[in-house]
Amino acid sequence: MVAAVMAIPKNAASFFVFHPPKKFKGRFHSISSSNRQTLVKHSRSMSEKITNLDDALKLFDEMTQKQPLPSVIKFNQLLQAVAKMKHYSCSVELFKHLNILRAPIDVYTVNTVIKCCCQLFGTSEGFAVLGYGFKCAVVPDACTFNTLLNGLVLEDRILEAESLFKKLIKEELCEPDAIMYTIMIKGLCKFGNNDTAIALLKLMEGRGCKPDVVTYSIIIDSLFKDKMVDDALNLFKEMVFNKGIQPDVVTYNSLIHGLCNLSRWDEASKLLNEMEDERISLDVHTYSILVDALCKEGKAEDANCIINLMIQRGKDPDVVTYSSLIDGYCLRGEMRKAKEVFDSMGSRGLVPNVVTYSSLLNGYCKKLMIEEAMHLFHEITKKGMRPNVITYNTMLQGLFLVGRCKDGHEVFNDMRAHNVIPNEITYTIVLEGLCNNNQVEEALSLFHLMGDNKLNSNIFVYTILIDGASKNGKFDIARKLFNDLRVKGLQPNVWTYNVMISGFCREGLVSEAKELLLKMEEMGCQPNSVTYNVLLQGILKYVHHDMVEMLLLEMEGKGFSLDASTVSMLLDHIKARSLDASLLKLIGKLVPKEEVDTPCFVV
DNA sequence: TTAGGGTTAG
Repeated sequence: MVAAVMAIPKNAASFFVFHPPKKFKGRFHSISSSNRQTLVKHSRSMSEKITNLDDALKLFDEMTQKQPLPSVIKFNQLLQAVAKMKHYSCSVELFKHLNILRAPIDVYTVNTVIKCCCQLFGTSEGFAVLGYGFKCAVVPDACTFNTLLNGLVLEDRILEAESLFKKLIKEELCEPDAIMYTIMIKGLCKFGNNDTAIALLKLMEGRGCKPDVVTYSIIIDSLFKDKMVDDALNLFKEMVFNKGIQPDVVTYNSLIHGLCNLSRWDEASKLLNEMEDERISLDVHTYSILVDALCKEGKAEDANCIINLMIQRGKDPDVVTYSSLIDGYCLRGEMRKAKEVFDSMGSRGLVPNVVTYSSLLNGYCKKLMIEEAMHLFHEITKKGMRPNVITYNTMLQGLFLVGRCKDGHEVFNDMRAHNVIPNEITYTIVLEGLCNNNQVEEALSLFHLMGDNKLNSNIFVYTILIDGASKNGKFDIARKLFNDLRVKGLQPNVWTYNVMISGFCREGLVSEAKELLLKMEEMGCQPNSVTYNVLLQGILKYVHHDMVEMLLLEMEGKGFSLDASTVSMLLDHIKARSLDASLLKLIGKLVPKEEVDTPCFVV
């Protein structure tokens, strides 16, 4: 009956053909007898003892040669050890080999292999393994279904997860437990359905399944990520004070991360103290979160101190920790230090990944060190990694920034040749790059080539083109694009209006610019400081001095401030007596005051 | 004597 529920993919049969991975070749029988004894002796705590793939493969080789074969438990432990090292596909291949040998398998074997398939984003193959299990009389249990459900959620196949979940309950194929509810809650949160997730939390309690710290942490984290901070903190309180569930390091990490993202340093610090009081020690994630927060605030040196501290405390920083630090130094333009950190990773046994490379690449690009950037970019492929869309976007931005449009085109083509799909950011970078390098025609033709897709109805893309056209003396095109928005049903945002107002001013059409300010308010789009600064600069340039005081007063009323170049223009006009010095007092009020609030963690 | 759910970086 259960078999009927599962859709076994058509390629299930071919899935069970054994293809030895390259690593296996010539290694199946190369174990020495002394090694063999050591490995067998320690095989009881296999996942602890086996720390590298070679040992695992050697042991597997040895085990499969025994007569009779070792117990299914021993094989399960080995598969599990390989999976723990994240060599998921290897674990799957070992499973296939076991089946060729007709070695016995049980539900633990099946569950481990399904988990590996799911981790490889191959949940459909996971279902095929389930089907194969049926053939071998292996009856799935709650763990099997939970693993598959989790795989579906991992692949964003939320509707399939939902229907499987409902089917399991309706047809009483498996009693849902707290973990199953938790997986479904995670799926709901992933798709922004926090309310439904909370409803399911209540429902599971009603059905006698007690949510635990994991269930709560998932929702708390999701609320934070959706900026529903008060809800997140309230749920945290409910968990601790009403339900008596103690938060653990993961819960704290989510809270601290969320608060840091919102610059609520005091509260984050308070939580760190709370952890100390509760004797919950910080883990690598916690330190990485702090390192990242400090780096984003420009405090890379403090972040470096945190890393030294964690090392002192016996916690090894990982690739994520160092990538954040590299990013931090890049943000400060301290490329020598960023490169030093990058180079030091090897000595700590860490291999920079594509994110690490992209961070450093971004630093070089922002500093216009384009030769270094290009070199690093090519190194990624040489090291056997594949640049992803973010890597390409970073490189493209760098090339256009220094005006190397031809190289930009090449990288853009290379990207598509390597099947990396450009996203909206890519197109934004390329279009903006072309516009900034006086290639508005090319930008417009690329825009038309893009056809009728999401980009064509993207207000950011339109705004870039409007700005590009207007800055390149093609204001008629800018105007046309702006008018197209209404036809397309696109809502201009404050940036779009600012670009148009700036365009009108550039053309000396100050009254039209002023009219557009009124129009945007009418349309429900509130102007910001930039709007007023742009308009003021236009007015000052074309000597419509009668409007200046009125605009400044409006700005004061709205709590906006003047930017440096507008202030300087105003002062020039006052100096030249084309504006009245009595305005100085008002201008003084509109100069922004520096407000600095930075994190300081005592850990 | 083995299997299932949560947190970090570009």
